Amino acid sequence: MAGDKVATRSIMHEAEDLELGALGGSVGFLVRLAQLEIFEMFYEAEGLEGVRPGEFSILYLASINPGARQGALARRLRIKRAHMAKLVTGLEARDLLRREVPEGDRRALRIFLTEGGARFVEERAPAFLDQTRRETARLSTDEAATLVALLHKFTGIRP
Amino acid sequence: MAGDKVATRSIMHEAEDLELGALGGSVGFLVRLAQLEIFEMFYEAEGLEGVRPGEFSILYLASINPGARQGALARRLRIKRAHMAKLVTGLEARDLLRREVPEGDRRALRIFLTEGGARFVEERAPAFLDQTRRETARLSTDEAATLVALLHKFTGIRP
DNA sequence: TATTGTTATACTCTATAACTATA
DNA sequence: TATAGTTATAGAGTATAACAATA
Repeated sequence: MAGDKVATRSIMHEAEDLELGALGGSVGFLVRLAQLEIFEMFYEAEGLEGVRPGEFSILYLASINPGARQGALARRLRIKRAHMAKLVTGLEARDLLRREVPEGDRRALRIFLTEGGARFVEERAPAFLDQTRRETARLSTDEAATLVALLHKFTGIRP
Repeated sequence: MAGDKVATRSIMHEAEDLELGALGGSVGFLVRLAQLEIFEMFYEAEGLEGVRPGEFSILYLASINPGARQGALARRLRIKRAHMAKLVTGLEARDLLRREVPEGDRRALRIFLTEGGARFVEERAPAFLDQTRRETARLSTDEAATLVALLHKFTGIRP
């Protein structure tokens, strides 16, 4: 029994002891690890059941930018048009948003949350904000702010 | 012509002008953007053709940890066992690595690069190191070091 | 000609569960 | 019983190209 446990430990230890080399300095590798952890946290979060990160980001962005074009949302979120079409179709089928052809350009679609969609976002917004806080639980307030600022600079987005 | 261009600009502008709200402070969102950009850079990199990031990370880790167990590599890279089996099978079929059943535990497999695999990694190592540098091109040396340190702390890994 | 959104297809990564062989 | 690795299946995310309608 004790022997088995030690053996297990030593194997786990072996995995942790593997040298990372230059991989430990690779933002790409570290960012992948970070994303795995964040997704796990998102799916385990209280109050964010029934919605995936990508879907929530669309609904949230639509809630603070009512009437934004589908393509504009896609570009801001860096979701490809083709993928966006599928996601939005799904959200429309769930009655969380509706689409409206604007007068000026009949190719385009403007996105509005339905009443249910607005309620959906409102109800989950606190859990989402809590999630953004829990993401940085291992960091101090200053460190968290620095990380966010560096990621802004890294990705080149306007916050 | 000039009118078209202005119209296009104004649409692009519209996309960039959408409010991000709390999404702009979400490490999850920012990390996703960062990963999209890094993958793009990896696939466009000179000298990294014919290998994907995940595959290269396995070969690289195997090169500096000869004889590591398949499961130990998987845990260190946070790749699930099932996925690892498929990836390693593919790399073995390409003659980049070989597997050896160790004496002590006949369930396990130890991974060694083949001569071709070692050459493969050696040839691409400079491009990979260059890639890790280019990833942080928008940041100063200090900022890049801070970002890496914060991501280490964030992910809780031992560098 | 260019743009908006759609459809279809494919590939990668991930997750799960059931399986074998070993321990 | 638990572990190492495999197989099979499914689901998300992404990428591309071809398409219709509109500009």
